[in-house]
Amino acid sequence: MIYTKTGEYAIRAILFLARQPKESLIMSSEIAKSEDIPAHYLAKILQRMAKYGYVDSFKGRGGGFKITELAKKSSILEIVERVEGPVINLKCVTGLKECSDENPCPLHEEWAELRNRIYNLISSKSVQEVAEKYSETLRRTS
Amino acid sequence: MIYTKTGEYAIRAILFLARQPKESLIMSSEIAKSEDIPAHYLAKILQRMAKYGYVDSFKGRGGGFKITELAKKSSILEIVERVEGPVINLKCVTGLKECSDENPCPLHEEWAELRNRIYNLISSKSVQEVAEKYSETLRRTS
DNA sequence: TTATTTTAAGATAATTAAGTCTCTTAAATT
DNA sequence: AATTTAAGAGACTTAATTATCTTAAAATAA
Repeated sequence: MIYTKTGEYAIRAILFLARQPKESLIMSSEIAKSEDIPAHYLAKILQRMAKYGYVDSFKGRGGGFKITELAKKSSILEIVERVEGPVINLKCVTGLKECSDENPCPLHEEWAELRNRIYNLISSKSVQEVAEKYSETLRRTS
Repeated sequence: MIYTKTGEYAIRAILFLARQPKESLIMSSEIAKSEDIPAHYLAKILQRMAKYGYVDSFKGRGGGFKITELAKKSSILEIVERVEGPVINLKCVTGLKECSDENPCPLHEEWAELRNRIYNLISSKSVQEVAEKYSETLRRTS
């Protein structure tokens, strides 16, 4: 995985919420169960995502979480970076200290291209697009 | 980075040794200083690499480490996997639980291609090749 | 030869950060 | 008032990383 578990859980949760019928509220525990995520840890992540405006939260009976328009329009990369802190670390594969554009290690160029493509892959589609396509697949195969 | 610090340090150390004049012995502390790696941790990694036959070690005054033929012929991937344990984990970028070849998430195909290219990048060249090209670059730019 | 120094090997402890769980509080519903 | 669900604080666990200290082996000096 390119990001940490925290980021992975955040994405799983947000994609799960994105697949739910509009306006329905889902409890943290329900998401945890469906997506197989430690319940308490997920609660903490959802809490943070609520602060960032990626989910709306409602307390009390019948309460739970739902995805916001902001999150639907955001990319996977944006959400992960917000939740997980700084940035996904994709420095050079040789790890060489001096490796840079002026002083490239032998794998520098090829790696730079791949790194860009990875960034593209997770930043060029919105959460909503990804979720919709995924729902289609699930419908087709089940 | 795709692997952990342990793997990164191992590669940095082995590429450093690969750039030294043939048969010269380099002390652990010297590598640590040059490559800016915590000395004691590096010592432990070198110890492990000695077991795997990637470096030869010599105790006492004038002692140190040198790279073996095995390591020169090995790929970066091989060495990292040996030192770091299991495998570099590059599972799907959506992290979706059910994502598989039969039941692919929307980014599955593209990601699979990138993942393969990453594997290729770090497994198709030998340590020696990488080290030689790097030495050339250093010569040219310094 | 014997003692001393040097360097790696090895065991173990300390540190740090991520991940996980427990418990209390606040808000909404019944 | 009682129940339900999220918010929040805090403690615990685990794994990676880093440091400390002792032992073993080789070289040098006495």
